[in-house]
Amino acid sequence: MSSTLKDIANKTGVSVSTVSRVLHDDSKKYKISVETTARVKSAAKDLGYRVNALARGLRQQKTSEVGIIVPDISNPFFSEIVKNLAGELRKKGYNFIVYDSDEDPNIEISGVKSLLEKRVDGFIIASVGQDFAHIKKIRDAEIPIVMVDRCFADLDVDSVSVDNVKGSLLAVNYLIKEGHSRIAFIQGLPGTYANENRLKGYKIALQQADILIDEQLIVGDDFRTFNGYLKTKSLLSLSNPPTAIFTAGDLIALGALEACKENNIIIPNDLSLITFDDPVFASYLSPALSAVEQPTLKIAEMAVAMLYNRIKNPGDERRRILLEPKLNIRSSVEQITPLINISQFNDGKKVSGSLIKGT
Amino acid sequence: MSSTLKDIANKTGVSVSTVSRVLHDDSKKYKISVETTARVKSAAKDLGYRVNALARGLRQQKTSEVGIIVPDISNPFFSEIVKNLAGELRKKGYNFIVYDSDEDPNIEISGVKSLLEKRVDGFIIASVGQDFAHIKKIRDAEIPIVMVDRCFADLDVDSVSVDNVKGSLLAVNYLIKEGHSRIAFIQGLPGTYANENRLKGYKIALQQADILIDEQLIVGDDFRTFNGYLKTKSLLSLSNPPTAIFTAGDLIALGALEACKENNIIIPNDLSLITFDDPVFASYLSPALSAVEQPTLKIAEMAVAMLYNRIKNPGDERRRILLEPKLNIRSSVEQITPLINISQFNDGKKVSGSLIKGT
DNA sequence: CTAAGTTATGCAAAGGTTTGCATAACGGTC
DNA sequence: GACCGTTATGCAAACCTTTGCATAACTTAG
Repeated sequence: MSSTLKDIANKTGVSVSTVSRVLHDDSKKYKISVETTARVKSAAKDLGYRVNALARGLRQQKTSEVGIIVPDISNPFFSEIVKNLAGELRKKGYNFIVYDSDEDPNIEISGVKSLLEKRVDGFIIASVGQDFAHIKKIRDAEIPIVMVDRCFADLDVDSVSVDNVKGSLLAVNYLIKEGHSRIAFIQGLPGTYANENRLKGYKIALQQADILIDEQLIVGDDFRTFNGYLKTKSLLSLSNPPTAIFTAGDLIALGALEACKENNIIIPNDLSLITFDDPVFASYLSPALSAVEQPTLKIAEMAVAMLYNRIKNPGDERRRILLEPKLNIRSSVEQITPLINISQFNDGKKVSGSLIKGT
Repeated sequence: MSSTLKDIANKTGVSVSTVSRVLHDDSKKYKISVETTARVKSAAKDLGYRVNALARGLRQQKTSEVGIIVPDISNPFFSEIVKNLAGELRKKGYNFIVYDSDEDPNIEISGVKSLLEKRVDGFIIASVGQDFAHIKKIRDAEIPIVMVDRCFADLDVDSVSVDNVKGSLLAVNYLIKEGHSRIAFIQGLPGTYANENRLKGYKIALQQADILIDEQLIVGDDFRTFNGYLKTKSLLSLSNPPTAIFTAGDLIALGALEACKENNIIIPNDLSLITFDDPVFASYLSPALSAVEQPTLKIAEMAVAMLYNRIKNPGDERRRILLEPKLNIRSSVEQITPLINISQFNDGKKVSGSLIKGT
């Protein structure tokens, strides 16, 4: 249906090259007469000409397209990231192709493969899993790539993410300040960059307050709602349940809320809850959920800026950007008077409960 | 970096055709010796061969790609739709390119243009705005297309959406049953298919209950949060404010919640709220939000099935599918005893307030 | 009148893949 | 020895665009 340069050339009696030049608005540059220019343009319109991006990409060896891969586009955090990336890329004149890896490393790998076949000009990836062979391959093939949110400690690639350690510190320190010492952490996918750093922050905060780390209180295995639901249930059934839960992601928090509701646990009265990620609806939840906010717009802006720079200056040094998280205090955490319990000696040095030090 | 068929041909000493056939696993079909097959395969591996999708698409005149356009990917409803579409398309062996039109008809049009240039094999579009010239062009060019959620009454194109009229009836009838008669409707973008039908359902429900339609109570102009916020504020400041609000979309409802909070309006005590769309977090809001649920998975399944059928059987008759909505009653609507007010005669036939009929 | 410059345009290759048609070499049949 | 059927492979066109190089027809300068 769609016509080609050749069709226009035939109709107007000029060569394909001339048509191409006219349609690129290069008439002056190639000194094509105004008359010819007009004839060609009108023929193009009549025939409903539309450039073939495949042929153009093939010839030019570039596509002006960026491949984006995220673990879960229905997760509010990622849908916001994608939205913001989309806006930024549009400004720079790039199109993009989004893949949802569904938190599955294999889908991610096949997404990378497919995007490489499509010859995208660059990648923006929030990687799932712990293996980065496929990412390394992209980098080593000199194809521009920026990792967002989820990157790898052991892989030198441009990246931008929130300071996860600091975010956890913010959340857990706040809980501690409110008197909590039995604080559970429901984590996301173990081994991932985001998760490990959030866990790290959690542990550091406890250690700094001389609170014993109880491995029983560190649970969970992915970033989904059901994980939050299940692990909250089991935390609640502990003989010595936590007084506060810190979740590694917004969906996990939603699952926690569901579990509490089912068990008739009132937040914050019976249990305090705080989460990493601050979805738009956090303040309208029951109760309004305290959360660690990530600067999603800034993450997207930085990611696109870095990618753009990498495309233009392939040789530049690689950078890792950490952005500041922000704690939004709402009403899901209650101040409690800590229980003074003498139980649970550890190695003779530390005791659970923040108020008793050095026994 | 990436090698081509020619590279492999040179390395192995066979022709490009043979290489192509081997890599398509067509060795038997073309009786290529096992030895040659092995040599070619190993060379392909050594050279890190990766097919060039541009060249292939150009040659084959198809791309196995579907273009998706939605108005707002950060809207939970659409992010779920996209997620589900992604899963369905993957099953059928299709890749896809997502565009976010940002509720802007111009961006949508340029998205369509760009996807046409990329030679996608089909479109799935949730269209914004009221103009469908660009959609018609796709259809008339015989490129398979399915509209989802937002389609056009006057345009004959395959489409699948929820029964919007019925959804509104469900919501408003429920409000009426609970004793409400001053029911406001905060609409989305006027003129869009989804909005007009939701509005229609709202009006029908009121008429059936002999409740006067008060145009003052029909407000709003797009599907975003801010619209909900603003219009709720102004509804609340009315001399005769509504006792219940029905919002046309989940983001609008979020805005309404925000406005109520600011004005210290307690839902459902001071005001009842119900919305179209049922996002995952609805039951955890404060209060748990009653909502009309759309079958997002089914919408995605149907859309992909219809698109697939259109690709395989271009001549089939076009179909419009309406799926059943479901009312999820939670706790944002309160039963009230209707005020018996004799005021506000209309044309002598109808009076506001559902309990007084025929004066 | 010749050389050089300008104007307006065309030729053909290149980018990588797919595929209809051809063919060479060989074994077998009549 | 003429003919046919396999087996294994190659040739070359086609998909559409871009672009370096060429060139024909003029004009102007010297």
